[in-house]
Amino acid sequence: MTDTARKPRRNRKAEILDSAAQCFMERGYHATSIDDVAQRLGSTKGRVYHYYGSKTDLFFDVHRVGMQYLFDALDPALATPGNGATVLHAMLLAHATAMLDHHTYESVVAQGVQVHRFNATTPDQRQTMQDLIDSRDRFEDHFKRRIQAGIDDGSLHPTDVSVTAKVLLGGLQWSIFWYRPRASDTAETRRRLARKMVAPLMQGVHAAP
Amino acid sequence: MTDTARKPRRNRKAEILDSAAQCFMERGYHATSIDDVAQRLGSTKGRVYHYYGSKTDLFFDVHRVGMQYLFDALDPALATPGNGATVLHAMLLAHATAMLDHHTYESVVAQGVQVHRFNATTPDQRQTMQDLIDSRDRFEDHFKRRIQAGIDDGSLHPTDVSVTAKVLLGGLQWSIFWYRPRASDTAETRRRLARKMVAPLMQGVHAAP
DNA sequence: CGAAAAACATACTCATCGGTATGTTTCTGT
DNA sequence: ACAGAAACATACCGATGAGTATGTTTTTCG
Repeated sequence: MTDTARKPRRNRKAEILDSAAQCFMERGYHATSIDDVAQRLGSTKGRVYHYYGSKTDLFFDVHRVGMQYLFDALDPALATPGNGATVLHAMLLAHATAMLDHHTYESVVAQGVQVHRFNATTPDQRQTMQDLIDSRDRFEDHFKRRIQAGIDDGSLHPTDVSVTAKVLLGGLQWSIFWYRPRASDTAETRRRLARKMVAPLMQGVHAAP
Repeated sequence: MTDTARKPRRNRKAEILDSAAQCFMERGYHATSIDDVAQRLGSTKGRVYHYYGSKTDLFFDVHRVGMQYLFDALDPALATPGNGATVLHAMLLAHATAMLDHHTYESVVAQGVQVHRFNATTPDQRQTMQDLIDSRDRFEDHFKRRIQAGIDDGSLHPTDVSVTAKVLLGGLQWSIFWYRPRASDTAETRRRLARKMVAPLMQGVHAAP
């Protein structure tokens, strides 16, 4: 009769996290109340505060998991064999796919730590905040390094590395504003869309003369 | 003695608008209080509410002016002579420049009408909201049409027009997250940065074989 | 000048929301 | 079975902030 133990035990925190990510995406951090997050779970405040000490902690955890998704997707691409262009292409494709697959969490990541710049956070939260900022920087650095490597080996056009990295990533990350998953969406359809997104960035729109 | 009339009369609304745009950019719409907007002007609530009926109206007006800046910059580019690629390049450059020049207002535009989706707005505000949404759509349509024209005349690579437009615009608009004007910035330095942003989008990063 | 209107400032109201304190139920280990 | 802890629900507190009502000053105009 272990069947009566309906509720999965360890997933409760993840449920709260998912609910929070959904709410933060739809209404934004400040417009979301803890009651909103609880109500989406068919629950009340008590449950949320049993697992998370504050709204800030909840946001930071969504942000942290969102960044983890991005790194998890990027890591295999970093190990792709080939020249700079080949690796960069794999990285962009992996990133685009991750943005679509986890667009709820990534929407929250985009809101960023900036929403807490003016909050009087605890030292502990300040540390978490700094970790998240560092995490973002390290992510972008992966792209900058690979772009530079591609320019050096002649497989990429010489450009301003920093600006190019921001523009490329921005082009993919902007999808949080227009992509809304449909019921018919599958991992494969998202992957196809990701390829359409990456194509103009790699080859450019301008047809070579 | 018209000199005693120190205060410019018609600029008061614009001052409030500028202050609101700054606050909305820095802290976000919901985290900004009307007192914040007033305090930045060395003033109080009374002044703001004398010119604007509600916080929502204030936000919508910032959004409206922000879109106007974008259209004003885009219009001349639309009239550029040349093939699809030439026109698109001019459009992207104009847009990138406008994003940097008015990055305060455009940051607010990016927050979008979405922040009011859950507000019980008045019919009047609902109309304004719809106008802003339409305005955004028309803006993107300009790019989609020009990209299609470029593909038709062979000057642009064939791609998914809708996705490409969103990716290109996203690459430029993402600058609201990383661009912060320096005291040494001039119209010329911003223009140079805009060119660096547009270059990888037009020619692509991948060096042609 | 003088009266009306515009342009504010000040002082309130009231709803919302983060957080807490305190119950009540459910599980867990012995 | 039963103590204790975990997992919640409920009721409350205090601060914040949008909006308003009512002053007070300044400008405008006849």
